Amino acid sequence: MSSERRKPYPFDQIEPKWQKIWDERQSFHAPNPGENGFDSKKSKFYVLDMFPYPSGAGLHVGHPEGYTATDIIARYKRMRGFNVLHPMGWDAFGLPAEQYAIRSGQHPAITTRDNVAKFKSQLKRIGFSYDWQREINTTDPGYFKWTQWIFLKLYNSWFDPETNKAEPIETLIEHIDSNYEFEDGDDTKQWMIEHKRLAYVADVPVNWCPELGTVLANEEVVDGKSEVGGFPVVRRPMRQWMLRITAYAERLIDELEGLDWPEGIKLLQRNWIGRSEGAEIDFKVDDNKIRVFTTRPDTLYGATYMVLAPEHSLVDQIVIEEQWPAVREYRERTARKSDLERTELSKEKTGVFTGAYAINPANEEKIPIWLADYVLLGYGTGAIQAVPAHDERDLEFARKFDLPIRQVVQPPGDEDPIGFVGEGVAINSPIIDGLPSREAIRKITSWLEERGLGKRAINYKLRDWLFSRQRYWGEPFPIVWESEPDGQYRKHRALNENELPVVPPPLEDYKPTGTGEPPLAKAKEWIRYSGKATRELNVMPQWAGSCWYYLRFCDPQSDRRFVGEDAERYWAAGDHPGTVDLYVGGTEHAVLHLLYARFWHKVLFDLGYLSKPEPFQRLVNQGIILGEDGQKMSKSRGNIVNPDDVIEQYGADAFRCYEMFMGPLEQMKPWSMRGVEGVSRFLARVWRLMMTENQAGEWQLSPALKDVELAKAQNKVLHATIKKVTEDIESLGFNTAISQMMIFVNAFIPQRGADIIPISAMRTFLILLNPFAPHLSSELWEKLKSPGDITEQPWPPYDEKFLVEDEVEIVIQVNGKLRDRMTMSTSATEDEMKAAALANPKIAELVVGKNVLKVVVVPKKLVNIVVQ
RNA sequence: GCCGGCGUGGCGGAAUGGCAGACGCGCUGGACUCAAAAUCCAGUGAUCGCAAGAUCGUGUGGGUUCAAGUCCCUCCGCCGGCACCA
Repeated sequence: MSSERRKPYPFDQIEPKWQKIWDERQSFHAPNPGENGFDSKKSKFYVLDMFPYPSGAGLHVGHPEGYTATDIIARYKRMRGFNVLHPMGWDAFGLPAEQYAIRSGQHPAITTRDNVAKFKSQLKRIGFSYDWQREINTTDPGYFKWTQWIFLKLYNSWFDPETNKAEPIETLIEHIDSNYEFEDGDDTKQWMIEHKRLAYVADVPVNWCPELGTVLANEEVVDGKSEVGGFPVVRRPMRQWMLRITAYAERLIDELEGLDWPEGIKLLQRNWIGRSEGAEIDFKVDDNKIRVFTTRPDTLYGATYMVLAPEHSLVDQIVIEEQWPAVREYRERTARKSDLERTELSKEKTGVFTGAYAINPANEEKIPIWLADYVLLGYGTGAIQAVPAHDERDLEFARKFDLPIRQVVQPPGDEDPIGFVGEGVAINSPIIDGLPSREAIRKITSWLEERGLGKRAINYKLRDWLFSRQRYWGEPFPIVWESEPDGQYRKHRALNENELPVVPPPLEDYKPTGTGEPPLAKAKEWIRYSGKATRELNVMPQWAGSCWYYLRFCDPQSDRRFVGEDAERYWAAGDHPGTVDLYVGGTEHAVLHLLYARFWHKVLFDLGYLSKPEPFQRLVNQGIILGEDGQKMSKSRGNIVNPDDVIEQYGADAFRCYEMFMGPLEQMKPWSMRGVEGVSRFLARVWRLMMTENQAGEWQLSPALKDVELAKAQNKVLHATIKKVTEDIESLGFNTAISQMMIFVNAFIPQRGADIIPISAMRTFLILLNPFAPHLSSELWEKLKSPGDITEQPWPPYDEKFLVEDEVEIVIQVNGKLRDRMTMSTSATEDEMKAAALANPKIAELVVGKNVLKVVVVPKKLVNIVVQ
């Protein structure tokens, strides 16, 4: 007895056969302009997946969900006559390979190579129509050479607020030279330049993770713990590379407008960037000024005290002597707090009085200055005017420390004015009394501006991007540090473009040093660049490679440019701002990858290297696939579904179709093996529609197949199917497209063996099925001795005239309740329908003796009789 | 706390304001078979009824409409994001 379960159709032979053919023929290679086979009459379509990190665990069923969707689109668009760019690659720098190296001593490049090979064979087994000639790997020196090159562009650029775009650093130097004069030896000019570079070095309080031995970006810290591993993260000042993404805050918000992204994702980005409009106001403190930011300048008269962040730079100058011990103690205490503690303790306000007073510019009143860690140094000016009457946090603080509370806004209703934070009417505020909040804001801001006491200002939550990591497995920076003749002062300098790529050195020991010094410090030879210069030891974060990979796909082999000009212009073409036409991936990248990539893209666009201002025109998020138990798939729950097992048992086509049939692409949904079986049965029915098994158990063409005209009903189903499948692919409604194909097959299944199956309808159907089940449809196409390769067939058109009915069933309602149905000609007039409905005996019985108030007639659908 | 998304049979889900539950799974019965598997056919929201049929039914309560799963308001539940951002 064979342990092998009998296959419902021979997918185990068909699938490898066609995968080999596609490989040999390079069926899915998209030629670039200027390349052999390029057809300039074809429009382009760029459909992209979020490329995976090739982990050791291999592909899971979540990956192929989006990949199948894009593959269907790619295959469909090719049949529609587009030149389709559908590439795949590997985002292969990152922690797991390095951590594996630490444990095993195996070089991350080896691990990466093995994992890539595994992923690639798994993807090929599913029959995706990627153009494998365009495969890229972010850890390949031929790739990261250009990642480093882009870094040089960032380093050598600044953001000009006048033009609202990035420009080469030379224009800044010209600008400075024409406006200022400096003495010899004055490094103010250098300071001004360093202050504007899009890539710069700064001593910043960073998220330091002792366990991982590295700093992390804000985006990589979740609830005070590292996103990878969940280890505690503390604040610590360190010298780091930063990217000036904040310069683009406004454009990153505004230019979301022209993108076809889910509104939720746009909102997430907007909130992350966090734009607030308000005013900066100067408060006098003796000879100093302290500037605060507020969104509510109309509450200025209610400012009864002021709060500085404990780390604020003016603290040293204003604290009075008696308060120093308390202030010192408070600052030390807050400095020791981790992010986690700061948020956990957020319930309870803490603070300390400085002993100093500021002058409220509106009424010249003296107000006390406090320090408190509920004011953050990194946002606004690190100082606030506290208006306890109209701000929850200030109110809580004022109550705890017994500070005065003064109402200056009258709520519109009968709400409690103390603690009211909404808009109302200004009171107790001589300059703006009686004005609604909006107007009051405008008026007092002008008033402050006229007197040089403040100005309109916009603030963003977005911080500059912390771009260096103390790791091994990442792109080294193309930067060296030069020592001055005195051997002390050290200065960074960019390498020349022709010195790229900077390849990481081989290491024996990849472990983080734990001190914050990067592992590359151990490569004593490598770090020595010249007699007086050493290399930068940090590496770039994992996001770097994925910031521009979609551009490299346009021209992956170029060693002349990060992407050839012609290739970029061709693949970015179209009358919308985005480059990629359709981008499918998970929501987890809403504010990370998708924001970073937009930033880099805009810089490259500004510098004239790209033809479009945005990377991704249309974005679609696929939903998470849950385990059979409805829980998130995880090793510990033991509910992980392995694609290899599914394909082994049911075949790649069934796997693909099930992933699409489960439900709407964007929805979260649980896996079901029974469901796979159902889809597999459908595909087997397709097979048996055209193939029968002889007594020897061999499959042969069904004798029922005939070259005949379609019956009217058959033709109608065929055209309804073409229509539905076409529209559903366009709208990514893959589950309902498959439903319709099931309806088609059910309609053509021979009832008692004697029936005839029209070959022409089968051929058309196979084309529709091809994007979903490419192997099965290719095989049957060949078996039917159809001309050419199915992948080269044009997508079939449908004709509405076959869909019109002569007669339809009309529903009769009485007071909106279904009471009976009748069959009528589609040409029946409204009067005829009304008359027929009223003449219906069942209806007549219900209506008799009642008052007919109204009869609503919906042509070809229903008649509703409203009675009393 | 704030912001978003989602609540439809036993399950996954379908429905331009116009017949709720397409399609699939599961289940029940039947055909084929010595038997099973596979396959095919029929049925399958709930309640009442022998039946014809009736009543109820898209998380809750209300509203708009001739007509609401669909539009508006209230509340409840689940999922995701942000979280002292002045």
